[in-house]
Amino acid sequence: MNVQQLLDILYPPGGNKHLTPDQEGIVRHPSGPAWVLAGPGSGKTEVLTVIVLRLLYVDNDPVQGARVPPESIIVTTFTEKAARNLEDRISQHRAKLVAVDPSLAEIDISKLRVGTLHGLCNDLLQEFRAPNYQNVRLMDQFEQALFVREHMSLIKQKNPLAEISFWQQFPWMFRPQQWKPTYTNPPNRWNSTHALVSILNRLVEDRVSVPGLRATGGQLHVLADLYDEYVEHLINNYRCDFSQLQARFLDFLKTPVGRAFRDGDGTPGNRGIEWVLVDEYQDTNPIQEEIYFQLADRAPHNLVVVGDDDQAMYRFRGGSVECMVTFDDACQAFLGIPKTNVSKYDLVDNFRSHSDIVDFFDEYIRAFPVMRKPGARTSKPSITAKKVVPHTYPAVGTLSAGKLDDLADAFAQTVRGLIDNKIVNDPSECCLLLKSTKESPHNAGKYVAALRDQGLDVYNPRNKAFAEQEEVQGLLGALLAVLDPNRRYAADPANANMIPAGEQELRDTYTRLAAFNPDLAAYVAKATAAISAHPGDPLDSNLQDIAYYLLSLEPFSSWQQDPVRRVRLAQLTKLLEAYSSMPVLDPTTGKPKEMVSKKTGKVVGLISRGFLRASGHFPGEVVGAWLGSFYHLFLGYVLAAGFDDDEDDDVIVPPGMVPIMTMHQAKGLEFPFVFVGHLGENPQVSASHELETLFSAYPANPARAFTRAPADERAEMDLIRQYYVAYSRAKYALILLGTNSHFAKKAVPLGPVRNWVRHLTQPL
DNA sequence: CTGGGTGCAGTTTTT
DNA sequence: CTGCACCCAG
Repeated sequence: MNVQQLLDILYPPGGNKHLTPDQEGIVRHPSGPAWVLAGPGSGKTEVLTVIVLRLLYVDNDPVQGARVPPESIIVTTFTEKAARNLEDRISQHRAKLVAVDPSLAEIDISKLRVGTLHGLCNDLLQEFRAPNYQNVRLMDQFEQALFVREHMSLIKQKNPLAEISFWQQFPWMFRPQQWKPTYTNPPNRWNSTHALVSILNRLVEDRVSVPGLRATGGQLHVLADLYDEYVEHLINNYRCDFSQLQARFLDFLKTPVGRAFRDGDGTPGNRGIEWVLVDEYQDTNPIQEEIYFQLADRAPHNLVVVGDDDQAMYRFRGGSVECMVTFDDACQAFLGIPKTNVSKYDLVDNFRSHSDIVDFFDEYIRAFPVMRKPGARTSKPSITAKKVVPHTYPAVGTLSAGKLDDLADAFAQTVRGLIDNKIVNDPSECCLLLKSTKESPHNAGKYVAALRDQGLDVYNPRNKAFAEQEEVQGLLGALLAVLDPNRRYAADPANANMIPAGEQELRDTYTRLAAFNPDLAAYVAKATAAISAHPGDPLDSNLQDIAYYLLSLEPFSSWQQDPVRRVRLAQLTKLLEAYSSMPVLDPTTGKPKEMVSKKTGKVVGLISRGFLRASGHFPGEVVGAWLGSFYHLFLGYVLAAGFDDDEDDDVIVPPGMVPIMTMHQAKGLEFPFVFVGHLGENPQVSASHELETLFSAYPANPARAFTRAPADERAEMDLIRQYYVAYSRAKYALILLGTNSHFAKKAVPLGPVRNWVRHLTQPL
């Protein structure tokens, strides 16, 4: 099969779907690095899919004479969702090919290595039994915070002077109301934990030279020591975090086993990695860049990167748009390929949006002087609208009001009008994009209220109200009723600083539920009696056992049938599981405590936080030290952290409801009508920008030291890109929601609004 | 429509 | 503490 035959099967001639010449050019990329710059709505995922199919099935074409085995192809994307989407597309296209030529079914596409980079690292380290990844528990962000809180000397040793000196080096890690360098006290435990976690992660993601930090001396020497201490704790406790996972994978690639995986052994059955395809490359960071270049180290270096530098929005996670913008330099630095020999492809035809919308967001991103500075964007032509829209009408408009309340009302009336006049078929076709979707007065609160006043349902899945939900409070309250009955421990003034605000509310919720659910009340009473009966003894059940039992009782058992409550209860179970698994340290040795069998005297395992013992002093309670940690570490975190709801995997937007999303959540999605609020924003330099600036002086790989723009310029570019993503989601209409003062001051989101943008004086 | 004073609320996100 | 939203005076 040659490329043309492949395309003819996937896109039958005369049909309505086909690739553009630009897209086809990428599919025919012969070999070597490919730098694909793909604007919004340009079909980049489709192109990536077709390249994979070409590699798998084409065996008779000038660009490819033989098929590439599936296990020699790596495809990575940024999120799990995107990875599933890609896999689906590949198998859909494959089905068309197999229908024409059943012999192609022999090629086993389940051997393709498709996934997120993190998933790939994890799988490969396990598959090859890498010595630094044996029996290791991969921690999520919550576990990592608990781990740092419990293990790192800076946090657990009470040495205020040393702490203050350390944090004075990184004052911007804290918001002004959290801590300032002039204070005589160090920042509070959780704030310093989170700050330290961010720095430790960033150190790895940014590929910082730890010896370089150490050599600089001062607090950076202290930081280098903290990093080594952290790595040692991880190894001693058989743990790994998401950043270290990548570092360990990079180490693995340099071992003989890793080399054999990458380069193969010359036999037909083991050809090593021959193609590496990366989607969403604009969100790649320096350590990921190095991994990709390591994977593609063998000539002819078949590394295809696809992305849009204008849609980079993951700086907080280490994402460095510089990796995408200077991909040609990277090819020179890592592979020795002259930068002019790197194949560059542009995809600038937009098939998503009305031409007014395309013109608007293309003008928008070009209008800012910072975006025209060298290194801000890759050079690419303007985005061109290719979508055919049946009617001519102005598609970009503004809706304004004197104050936010009135604006929210005008927005809700507009949506109502679109539905009543059958301009949209369903409320879910109108999406509101905001910076934050918290239901507070400054954020989504007023919009939600206004939509409800119009009788419209709102879909706002991630409004950070996790700890306020009835099912979450009820389960936590029931646990407290078992572990600290009558609230004896929590009410003791001696323990006051361990008890988070909101603890009483959990108990009240439980009490209310227990009044109507006799089985629940009976279980709690029975548990208390059992704990009273054996003071000082270990309990038969651990923390998770108790939680699972509670979940089997009413009202929790019925709530498991409710899709929304079920997801939240599952999330809470996951948090409890993470907490339960945390090893308990022996205060004298600093090593994890061992569980010794009473019968044999042998060590049977490590004691973890989930392990419970009845108090000897206060019958009916669990031991005080455990309760203290549970209140302070677990509840304190859960109540303060404001977790998002986990998004349901399959349902993007349920029909019948108006979705409210953050601009980040909307990335990769599209909606017929898009409303964008929060138009008064100004750029703010964040901890991410400051850390980047600091660390850019200590590159582990000097050949890839980025020259970063000043922090304030990076902050401005980030904000511009965020609104660019928001504006480019709209298919048929884009409506900017602002107060009169927003439009008067022309903040970043409205900087270049053109005269031709229609102002809506009344709801549509 | 603009400028100043007062009052209140208080990021985004993924592996 | 900052900075946005709002209100009122000019």
